[in-house]
Parts: sequence; structure tokens; C-alpha cells
Amino acid sequence: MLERILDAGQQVLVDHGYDGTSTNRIAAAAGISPGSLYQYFPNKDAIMSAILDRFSDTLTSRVTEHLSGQFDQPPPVVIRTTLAELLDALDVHPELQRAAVEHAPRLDDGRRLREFEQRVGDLATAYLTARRDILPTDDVPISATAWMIVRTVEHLTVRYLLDRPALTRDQFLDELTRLTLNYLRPPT
Amino acid sequence: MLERILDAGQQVLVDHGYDGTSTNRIAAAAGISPGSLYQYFPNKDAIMSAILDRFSDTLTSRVTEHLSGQFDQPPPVVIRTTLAELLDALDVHPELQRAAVEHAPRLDDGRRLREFEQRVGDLATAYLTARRDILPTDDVPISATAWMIVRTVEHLTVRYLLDRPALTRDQFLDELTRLTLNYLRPPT
Amino acid sequence: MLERILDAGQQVLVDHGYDGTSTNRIAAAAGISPGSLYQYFPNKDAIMSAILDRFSDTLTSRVTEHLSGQFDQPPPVVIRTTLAELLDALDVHPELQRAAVEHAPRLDDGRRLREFEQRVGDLATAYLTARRDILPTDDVPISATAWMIVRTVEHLTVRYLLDRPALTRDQFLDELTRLTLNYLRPPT
Amino acid sequence: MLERILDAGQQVLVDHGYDGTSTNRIAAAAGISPGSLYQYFPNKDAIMSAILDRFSDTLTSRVTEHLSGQFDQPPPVVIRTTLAELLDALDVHPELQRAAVEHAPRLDDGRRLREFEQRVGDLATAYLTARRDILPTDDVPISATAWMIVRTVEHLTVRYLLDRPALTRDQFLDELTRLTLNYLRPPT
DNA sequence: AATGAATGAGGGTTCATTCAT
DNA sequence: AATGAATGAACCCTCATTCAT
Repeated sequence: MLERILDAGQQVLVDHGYDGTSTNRIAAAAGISPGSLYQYFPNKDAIMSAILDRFSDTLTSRVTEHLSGQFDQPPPVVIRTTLAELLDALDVHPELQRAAVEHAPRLDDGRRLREFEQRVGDLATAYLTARRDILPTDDVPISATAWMIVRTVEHLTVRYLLDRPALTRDQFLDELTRLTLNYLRPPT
Repeated sequence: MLERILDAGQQVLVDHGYDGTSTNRIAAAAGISPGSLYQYFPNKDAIMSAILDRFSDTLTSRVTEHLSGQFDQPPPVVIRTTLAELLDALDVHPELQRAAVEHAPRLDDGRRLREFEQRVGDLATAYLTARRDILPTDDVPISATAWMIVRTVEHLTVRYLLDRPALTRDQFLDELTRLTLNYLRPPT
Repeated sequence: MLERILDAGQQVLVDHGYDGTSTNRIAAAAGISPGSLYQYFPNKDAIMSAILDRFSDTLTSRVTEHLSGQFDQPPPVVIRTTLAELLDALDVHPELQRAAVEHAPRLDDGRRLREFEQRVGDLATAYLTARRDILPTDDVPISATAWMIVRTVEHLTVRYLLDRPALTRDQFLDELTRLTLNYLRPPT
Repeated sequence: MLERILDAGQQVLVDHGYDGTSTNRIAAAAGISPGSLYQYFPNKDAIMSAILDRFSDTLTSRVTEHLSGQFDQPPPVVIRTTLAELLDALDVHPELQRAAVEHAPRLDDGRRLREFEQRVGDLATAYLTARRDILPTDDVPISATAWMIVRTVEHLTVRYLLDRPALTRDQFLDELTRLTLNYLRPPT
């Protein structure tokens, strides 16, 4: 039933946007009465949060799982396949992802979104720390480098799926991989 | 009077956030009656759009102006100073910018935001076309390369101002410049 | 319009009791839309308070006015006519008075009602202080004596009108006057 | 089980006030499910009524018991000790009493409260009839005299406990006794 | 008897929009 | 042009009550 509510809420979010997502609509979409929502969630925001949490959990675990199986591959391989994994994970619910990107900033003052980014950032920092040798310089903290990369990758991936620019999936992954790897290349 | 309404709306948006921006508040801030708003704008969204348009116009013209005076400088200089110009332009109204980032996607289904990005993208494409020599390959359309760079730069700049990570302005500009230039570097 | 809302609210209060007094009902009774209530009152409690305030103001001013014109009459006359004045004032809106008595305790934790009693108590204290000579003893503070009398008179008057026991108005006034005066009589 | 529900309801009433007393809370406090309440009571009001009934039964029986053991004492003693008994009986559950006073009027249109007062009034009438000699006049029916006294005593006692004015228990009992006895004193 | 999830009408309140003045 | 009182649909949420299990 929790699932049913989240599914319904997700559908409403996708169909009507954040402002169009009323508790009554969610209840109707779930085929239950408005009051029943409150047996499972304390309020509307909790529902929205749970929807986004579920989504971000799926993403994080897919990427983490993939990464943990690749840790000893050469960086270009790790990065390229990880980006592919992220892209494909996001591509499962492109509509939800659009909604999430557009509306998550308002939930808990965006804490939810920031948490997700934090988790991915930690992952990237961990990887870069392990592969400290590929970093071009010591002048910039690893966390800052990770911050640059994570934001870039996250945003470009999302926007690629939403805008569908004139690039094939593989071309896009090539570009994104190059962007990332070149960023780490030492100056000549 | 149009200006007055936009100023008032912008102030309310900055002070009270998107959800706190009611038409009544805007009218009060503008020193007119709620009904009078509708003499100048068909509805609330039109006001919000106009506020964001004005902001994006300011940005575009500052960057365009700067770029046109730098066209013949060496690319590293052009890019670094252009990024600085963009960063500083955005930094004038960080609160407004936050509001814009969080809420623009919902206005007109995001058409507004896309328009702005289109304009900046065209600018970048024009520059890259002129400097076609610095591109690493012909396999990827220039517009796609511009798309990658524009999204990256735009998003990182915005997030830098909002998140204020542990990087000084100059460090950040260094990183962003390197990210951009390295992206264009040919493979070894 | 304020008056109209208060009248409507008063009617609804009388007809449906405190719990039956919804803002929607008040609005309907006033012939306006629910939203309009909030142009004149910040919330429901403010409406309820205003209704009771209006009622208690009427009472207080009638009694005060009467008392100020009688201050130099002999105590039995003052008391008897004052009680009559109070009884008649309360009798104007017996239904409202019932509602007030039954439901006022819940408003602001009863602050409203207490305020009214405070005002009447002050009046009584003032009178007793002026006529200190009729008090039987100095052992009890005047304010306590006033407290006893005010509660008694208020409650009996109210209950007389609501319960209509087997006493004529004049008999009741006789009894109430005797109760009050005898309370002040010195022991033999 | 009936007892258990009443105990639970009473506790909730005392702890959370009338508006905070939901059937769900009562059920939880009683350690049963909401649905089970309706096996023992037809609806919420019946529960509330039963709680107040039980309370008023306790009061009546304490006072009756006391009175029956004092019938042949001199009136000043009977009255003083009876008032003391009532005061102490009410003081056992001041919070419950407050709830009772504030909300009893609304139950069954106040029938419940009136019944209680009727019983106490009958008691007083019986006593006064037995001691008819102490009445100052025959012009007023005994029941009316009892009505005056019962209301006064009941209300003052309740209010004394709720308002806690600047009077000790004994001072208050002195005053209340004097009020009652003096009311019955013949005019000079 | 007992459960407790489900109900759904109704609660107070907001606010973009309108329209008589 | 300008007003601002009035609108009313929609918001989120509560809770006494029911009924399939």
C-alpha cells in the first residue's frame, strides 16, 4: 500500500508537476480515500520525499554496485562504464527524473536533493582518493574536484535525457567521458 | 509602471521565496492595488516570466558585450574572462538567481529557461565556429560541443554561487577554465 | 459588513452551538463567500471572540451606566436596581447568552470570559470600597467579597433566564437582592 | 472493560482537553482498537456522558452519605460540613472537573448536567423541608430556595477550585457558609 | 468479540482573479 | 485607469464511524 501510494504520487507528479500534485489527486490515483494517505504518511511532504528518496536510492545503489565491481579497472574504463550506468539508471524514469530535478529543490529547502548529491559526491571522492595518482595537482582539495565532476556529470546526464540534443547515447558518453578524463589531465 | 511591478515582484521573490510570492504581496510592494496588476500582465505567471526574462536579458547582454570586445584575444583569455564575467553577473542577485534556478523550469514548461540557454548556446557556437581550429575533432557537431560546454558552465557557475563550496572565486574560475579548455584539448 | 458577519456568526452560534459553527456556515449565513470572512477577521477564533466581546461590552456598559447614575442611592436600592438592569440586559439575547456561557470557556482558554468577569468584579470592588461601611468584617479582602458576589450574581442570573425556575422576575430579584444584602449583614 | 474505557477516556480528557479527546486516543489509552469502542458505546458522546455521569455519581453519593450522617446536627454544622465535603470531593479531580464544567453543557443539550443538579436540588429540598423552621418566609417555594442555594454553592465551589482566588480553603468555606446561612436569616 | 485499515464529509484557510464602482 | 472588496475552487488535513476479516 505504501508502494501503491508512492506509485500514484509519482504518476501524479509526472503528469501534473509539483504544484499540481495535491493529496486528493494522489489519493484518487491510488484508488483510496484522502484520509487513508495519512495512515501511511504524516503529511504531503513526507510522500513527496519518499518518492524522491526511492528514486535516488535506486540510482545510488545501481551506481555504487557497479562501481564496487569495477574498482580495479583502469580509470577510463571505470569512468566510462560508471557514466553509462548512471545514464541508463536515469533513463528508466525520465519523466520522474524531470519532475525530481525541477521540483526537488523546494522540498525541505532542497535538503533531499543535496543529500543525494552528497552521497554521490562521497563516492566520487572515495574513488579519486584511491586513485590519487591521476589527479593533476595537489593545489585543489579532492572534495572540490569531486564536487566539480559530480555536478557536471549529474547535470549533463539529466539534461541529455531531457533535451535529447543531436548526440547518440554513445557519442554523449564519449564526450562526457572525455570531459571528465581531460579535466584530470595534467597540463602539457 | 511595468518596471515598478517587476521590481516589486523581484523583491518579493527574493524576500519571501516562490511560494511566498502572492499577487497581493506584489501589488502591495508595488504600491498599487491587486486589480491593477492585471492591467499590465494577463496573470501571475506572466509577471514571474517577465522578472526572469529581465534577469536573463541582463546576463546575456553582459556576456555578449564582454565577448564581443574579446573576440580576438587568445582562447584561454577569452574563456577565462568570459567565465569571470558570467560569474560576476550572476553574483549580483544571488537570491534572485536561486529563485530563478528553482522555479524557471516550471514557467511555460520551461520554455523561458530554454530560450535563455539557446541564446547563450548560439553565442558559444558562434565563438567555436570562428575558432574552429581549437576543436579536437570534426566527429562531433559544433552545436553539440557548445551544448556540453554551455550546460556545464551555466550549471557549475550557478551551483558555485549557491553552494559556496570550499573554493575561492579565483580557484573556481581556474578549475572551470581548465575544465573547459581541457575538454577541447586533442587526445595525446 | 463586520456587523453582518458578527450577526451571522451569532445566529449560527445560537442555532448550531460552538462545534456546529463552521466558517463556511457563518459565511453562508452572512450571504458572503468563505474567503470574504478573512478580509475582516484573521481567523475563526477572532470572529467568535468578537461576537462574545460585543455581547459582553453591551452588558458591561449597560450595568456601568446604570451604576454610575445610582452611586448615591442607599445600597438596597442600588443593588436591587443594578441586578434588575443586569437581568434585563441578559434577557435581550437569552439564546446568545446560553451559547456564550456554554462555549466561551473554550475561547483563548476562557480568557475572554475571565476578562468580562474581571471588569464586572472591578466594578463591584469599586462599589464595595466606596461603601466600605456596609461590609461585615475586615478579615476578608474586599476583592474576595466582590469575587463571591459577582460569581453568584452572574451565575444565578444566567441560570434563572435559562432554567426559568418557578419564580417570577420580581420574586427572583427579591431573592437575589436578599442573598446579596444578607451576605453583607453583620452577624448578630 | 466498560470501566477501562471510561478510565482511559477520563485520562485523555484530563491530559488533552476536550478537543484533544479523539476516539482513537481513547482506544489507544484503553489498549484496545478504535472499533472495539463501539461494542460498548454507541458513539463518542455516550462515552463522554458516561465519564461525566460516573463523576457526578461519585459526588452525589459522597454528599448524600455525608448528609445522611449529619441530619440531626444543628444547621450551621450540617451546612458547613456538607460544603466542606462537596469541596473536597470536587478537589479530587480538578482537571476532570474543569473538563466537566466546560463541556457538560453540550452533552445531550445539557440534560446530563441538569440531572445532576436535579439530584442535588432534591437533596437540598428534602433537607430544607425537614428544617422548614429555619426558612425566613413561606412566600417562596422551598424548591425555589433550594434552587438558589444549590446553584450558588455548586458554582462557587467549582469556581473556587478553578480560579483559586486569594482565599484559603477555610476562609472560603466560612464565606460560603455565611452566604448560605445569611440567605436564610429572617429580616430584622 | 475484536480488529484496524479505510472511509469521506467536513474542517479552517489561501489566493489568483474579477468586476462594480 | 485604478480600485479593492468579493469570489470560490482548491488546498492539506482530521476523525468519528464502519465493516471485512
